[in-house]
Amino acid sequence: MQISKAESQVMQFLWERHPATASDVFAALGSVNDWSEATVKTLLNRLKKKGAVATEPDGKRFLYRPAIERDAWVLEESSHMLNRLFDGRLAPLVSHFSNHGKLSREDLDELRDLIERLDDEH
Amino acid sequence: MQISKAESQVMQFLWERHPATASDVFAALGSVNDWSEATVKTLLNRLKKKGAVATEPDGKRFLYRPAIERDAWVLEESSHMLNRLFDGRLAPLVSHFSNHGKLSREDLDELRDLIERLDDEH
DNA sequence: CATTCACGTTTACGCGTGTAAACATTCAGC
DNA sequence: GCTGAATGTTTACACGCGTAAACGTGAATG
Repeated sequence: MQISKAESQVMQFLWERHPATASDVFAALGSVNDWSEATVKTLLNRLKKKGAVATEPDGKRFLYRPAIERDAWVLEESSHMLNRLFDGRLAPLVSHFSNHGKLSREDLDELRDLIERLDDEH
Repeated sequence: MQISKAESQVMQFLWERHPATASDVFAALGSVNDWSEATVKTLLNRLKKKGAVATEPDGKRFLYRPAIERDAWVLEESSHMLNRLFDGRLAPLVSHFSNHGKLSREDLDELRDLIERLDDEH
């Protein structure tokens, strides 16, 4: 499933808050992205054509809701990046961030806890 | 610096092996990607225009070399992804992979070692 | 010298995307 | 029933990208 940058913002919104009308989407994203209503309509339509959102009539308008799982999309996107940049491995990514001072104490703590927990689950 | 997918393959090659001629690039990537020589020339030119590669005349042809750091590019790309998908935090990403069974024993070991090492450097 | 070869430069073209206007339809209120 | 507001549908257009052919030019070679 190919979802563009602008489209993905619409999806992000729908994943958090669905069903939603086109106006809802515009209300939430229009000012942030400086989109006109027309732009939002186009994005919703393209997503519909791609099968990424489903619509359900509600009186004279539509209710939109995601038709694909956020998790699946996130996994696909992040896997691509990981493969492309880090040979598909996580440790080099973490290491990279650390090397560039992008790993805060907090991140480190979080990661340590997580790893421990995962270790315990054997 | 905006580097497209096809262009990034050229960059990856140049980062590993520079300086290189257009023929070198074609020899290395042409068959893999099913690119014609013309395509390689276009990509190199666009990268040149973007300032991502530098050229140096060598007799009648050019030698190409990266003009940006691979590390910087990787950091930029991965940061974008992390921001977009995981609120900029690493732990959720690792957790996500784990939840989807994409975290091997090996990954886990690597990560644990890495975290320990980083912890020590406090 | 004239031709060809190797290489860089220019031009091309279809497709996805960002962005949006124009058009169509339908419901609601006068 | 007609008019206007709301909403979906169609059309538009410029730009980046994947892909590549055409063109220009200088060097090599017969």
